[in-house]
Amino acid sequence: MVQVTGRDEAMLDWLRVVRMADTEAVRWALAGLGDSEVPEGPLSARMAQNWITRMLAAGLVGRGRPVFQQGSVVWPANTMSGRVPDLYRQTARHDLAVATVAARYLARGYEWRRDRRPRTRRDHQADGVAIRDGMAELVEVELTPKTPIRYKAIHSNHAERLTREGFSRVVYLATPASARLVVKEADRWLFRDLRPRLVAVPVMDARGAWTGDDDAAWVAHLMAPAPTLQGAEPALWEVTA
DNA sequence: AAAGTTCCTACGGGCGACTG
DNA sequence: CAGTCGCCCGTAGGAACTTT
Repeated sequence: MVQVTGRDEAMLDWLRVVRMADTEAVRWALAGLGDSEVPEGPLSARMAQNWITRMLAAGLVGRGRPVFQQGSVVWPANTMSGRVPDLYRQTARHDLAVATVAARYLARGYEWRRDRRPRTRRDHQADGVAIRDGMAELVEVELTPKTPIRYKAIHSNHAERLTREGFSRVVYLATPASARLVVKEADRWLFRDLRPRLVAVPVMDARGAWTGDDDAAWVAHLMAPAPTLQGAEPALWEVTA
């Protein structure tokens, strides 16, 4: 019989939020959800592998190996809503990238949640919400640049959520090309008081892997003091389920 | 003792280089 | 042209060793 610890539960909660993850993400999540407050790095691949096989034996996760990436993918064996996630869908690569990002936030002492569903036709759902010290930032993972026109709507939605919903910042973890475009369009569409609160950091590659090319910039961003929030409706983001 | 790491072997897919 | 050889990666898992 497999003993399920508190960290295992936290891991499974995280896995339910991100829906699927590769072993790299599992390594970081294990570190982030472990005892040490801010771990220096991920746990070894061996530990991730052990965790996966333990959970597999307990019937708590499923595992598969999509072709597009050389590596295996785990998902919660939840059964409730979804069975096996479609690893061959167009969005699978993006979902795995989000899991990678989420795991790294966990390792920085953040909590990771799904953004609330869009409320209106115009509304935009971010890839995740990272929370620490009572502050929440919207996180977007961008592997392919969108057509420039779309950023007008998305960025103005971000602006609204920064001012009305109490989010401290919007962070894009992106490929270099995507980051450039995001920044360019942010310069166009965000007012100058809001503009510094949107950051795009080029740390991803097109396959969804964390390159860490600008890891230092990301860490610096996380460490930077958050802007003071005025007129924010506190904790609107807390009611996301 | 449990958690974690490092080292080892084996296995398989992708891919470029080479070969008949 | 097809076939295959070696190499690279990343998984799977055993085992020994270190850390907490």
